[in-house]
Amino acid sequence: MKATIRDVAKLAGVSISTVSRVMNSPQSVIESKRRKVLEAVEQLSYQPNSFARGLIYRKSFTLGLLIPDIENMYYAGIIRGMQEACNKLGYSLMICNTDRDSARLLSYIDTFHEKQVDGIVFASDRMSPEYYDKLSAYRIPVVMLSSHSDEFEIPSIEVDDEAAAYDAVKYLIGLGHQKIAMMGFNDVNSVSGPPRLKGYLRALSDGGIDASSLLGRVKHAAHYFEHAYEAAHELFMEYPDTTAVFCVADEFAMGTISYLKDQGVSVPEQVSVIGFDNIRMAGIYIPKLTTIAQPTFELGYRSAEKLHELITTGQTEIMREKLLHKLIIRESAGTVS
Amino acid sequence: MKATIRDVAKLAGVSISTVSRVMNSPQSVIESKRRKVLEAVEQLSYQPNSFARGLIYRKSFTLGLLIPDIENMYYAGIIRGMQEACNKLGYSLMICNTDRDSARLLSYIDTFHEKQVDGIVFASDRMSPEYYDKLSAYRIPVVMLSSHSDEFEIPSIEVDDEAAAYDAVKYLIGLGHQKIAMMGFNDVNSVSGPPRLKGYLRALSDGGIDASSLLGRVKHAAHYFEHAYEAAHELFMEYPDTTAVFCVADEFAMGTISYLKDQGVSVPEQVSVIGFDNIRMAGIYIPKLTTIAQPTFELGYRSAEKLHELITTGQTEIMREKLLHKLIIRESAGTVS
DNA sequence: CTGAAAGCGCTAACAT
DNA sequence: ATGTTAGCGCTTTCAG
Repeated sequence: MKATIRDVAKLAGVSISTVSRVMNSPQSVIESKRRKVLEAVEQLSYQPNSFARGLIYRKSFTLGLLIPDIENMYYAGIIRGMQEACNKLGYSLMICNTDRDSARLLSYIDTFHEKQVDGIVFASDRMSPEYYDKLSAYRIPVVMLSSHSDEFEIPSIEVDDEAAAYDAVKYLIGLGHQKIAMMGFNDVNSVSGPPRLKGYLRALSDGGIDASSLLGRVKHAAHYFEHAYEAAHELFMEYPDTTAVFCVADEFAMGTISYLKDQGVSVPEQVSVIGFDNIRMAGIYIPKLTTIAQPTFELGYRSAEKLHELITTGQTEIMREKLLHKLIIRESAGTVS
Repeated sequence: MKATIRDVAKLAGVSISTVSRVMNSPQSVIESKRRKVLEAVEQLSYQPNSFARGLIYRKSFTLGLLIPDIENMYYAGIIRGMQEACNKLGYSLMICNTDRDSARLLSYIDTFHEKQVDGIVFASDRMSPEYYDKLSAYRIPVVMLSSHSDEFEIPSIEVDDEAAAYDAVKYLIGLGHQKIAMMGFNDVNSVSGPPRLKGYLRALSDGGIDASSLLGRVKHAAHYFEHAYEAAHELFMEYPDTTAVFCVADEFAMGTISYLKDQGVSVPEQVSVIGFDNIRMAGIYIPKLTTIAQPTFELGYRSAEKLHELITTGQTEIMREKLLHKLIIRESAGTVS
């Protein structure tokens, strides 16, 4: 049986209150007794029962993380960063993968409530009223990660998607490209979608390119390689003179490159492709991806810190926080031929 | 404030025991009262406090998962499978990423104990006496995943590494290769390492190849692409006549292919490369990887089921369970030129 | 500085 | 079928 505070008290020859004190404010107990207690603790491998503490403190010292797709490498960095911050702050982490299924997400919120997580970081999904209502009813502090909400007052942390897309496309233009296509998310609920499209368009205009003539080259795909492959097919069937494509995810860039390769067109010699996220695989792919890096580790880390701030103070200093992206130049984009 | 059982009881005009009953054995409460209670539950978004229940049941209905590296895509499938099983069985899941750091792992075991997880699946690492002692002292049920222990009596579930390696190398031999190298894990604690080497060696012998003459071609790398890239460099500097390499991880295969590509040698025309795991990226890489697939989802799923069995019955039917691997033929391996 | 006792929210006897 | 009550293990007044 797990040792309880009574076992320790008995073994140390003190009352349970004394044991409790050495666990929580050691200096309030006289040296001699404290030593005896500590010895007993050691001997019995005693750890306070977290259920009992939870009952009293009404806190679980656990944070919840909701991600849409664990197979997406983007979240690996997020998770590492968040776990690191949790370790530092004394929280445990409970990760739930929703597979972009809203029923599942809702049910995980129930679980989080039942397990009394102290707060939730809600990653990359759109905050629907349905989610929001539940979260509010349960009064669970939330911060949004790589996402934000225009409808609701929720602290968020993300990259500046518009600016990032702008930089990517500007880079392409600087390389001499004009017929620049884009591959965005085929997801009405995408929150990063619209700003990235906006950044693409603005870069085009700023570069003296008639954006409206390129609109047909904006294709969409559903998160995965295969869909990007097909979207690339569609794109190049319709617009074979495209010389560069801006992809809003590294996996889209891979799908596009793979399609091109199958068609015998070489990247970057004939067509340039730029990705987004800088997942670990981006530096491994052939050719290595030129891409916009997101600071995933920091994003995860900061989200936990921010949530902690929200939990402890009831508010956050900065409501909508932005972290810096960065253009990583590798091999998949080159000057126009 | 979160609603308690008393709030519900008051609102429904019954005693708290009645509320407790409708939560736990509804049919033991008369229809009319049950309805009233259910309504109150609904209205107050009542969920029983899991701390209070935990205190009574001495169970958290939470399972812990220890993985060495969340950046390794291999674990994405594992996690999905395990979470799926957890949902089915009524458990929550707490995932901890050790980054292959033993101090961290030890500390996560403490956390798991403190949070009173009902059991732990311990993935891919060697079970050191240090870990084992702690786990035993805490009396936490454990099953090992993609790993096993020869020293300790711990249920495990994994693929047959020896047979899988054998099949991979046999396939290469069938393609006409003779000078077959291997790239294994550079990790003294690797548990899948030795059996895979054994499978490689046995396939060679069975194929009429003098295995001992090939021993110098067995190189090692440390889990990541970059290290495999370097190991490939070493390999081909020493043995330029190598025509095929069996890699014990898809990422090693990618590193090898990348190195080869940088040297201007084409895969599979000049050199064949075969991977292991069949991570999602294997089908996306250029060329697409021929590899040994591990049923990661099932592995994760079964590990949770097995752990559940261990928790509830105190034992498992099969101590060491093996799941089937499968050769996936794609593009990275071809006939010898 | 230390011990006794109340009570966190719930379940499970035990009565009725 | 339902209410009353005694804890589960711990923290925290409150006395002393």
